[in-house]
Amino acid sequence: MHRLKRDFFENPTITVAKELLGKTLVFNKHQGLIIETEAYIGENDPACHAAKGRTKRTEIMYGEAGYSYVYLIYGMYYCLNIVTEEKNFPAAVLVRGIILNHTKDAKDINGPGKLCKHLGITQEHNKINLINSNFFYITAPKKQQTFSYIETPRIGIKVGIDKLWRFKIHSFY
DNA sequence: GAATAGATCCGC
DNA sequence: CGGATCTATTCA
Repeated sequence: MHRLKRDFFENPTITVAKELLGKTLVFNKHQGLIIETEAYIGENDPACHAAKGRTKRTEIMYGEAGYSYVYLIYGMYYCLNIVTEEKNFPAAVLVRGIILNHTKDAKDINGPGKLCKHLGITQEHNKINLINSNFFYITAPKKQQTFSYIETPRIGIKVGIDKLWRFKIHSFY
């Protein structure tokens, strides 16, 4: 296993979203294999939080790649994103689903709200540098399992549904 | 200050 | 399909 570095996240967001599939998310004592992601790209993406420009909330998306972006949605659920691309270009990948593998029985978690709840991710974990943090980062296995994935419109949004920017592992070979 | 919509989930 | 529940943003 080796930790993903800044340059991994500096690539185009769609590339990063696809490449994150099959990687391992590490948070405290939890480890999960990422199986589902979504891309939110720039001010021209109407579904992106940064679509209306730079605000206090979206500022992190304009920052350097490899930082976490955590926000509260619908008053109840946190969503975990990872900032991508170069500085001053607002983009991020939403992590929607993982397979927990820290327990003996692998457990699927589908949905960003449930994911954060299970891992214990909250507002406190916003703007964390995943490149340096010693408890919150992404790793890649030396030999990654091969799999097929599907592309679909993003979930839960009313705009930008013409874009197939959701990526999900379909099956392992 | 008030109104509103929102990258969700669960139960009916 | 609607309710829970709160915050960022917009409008007055």
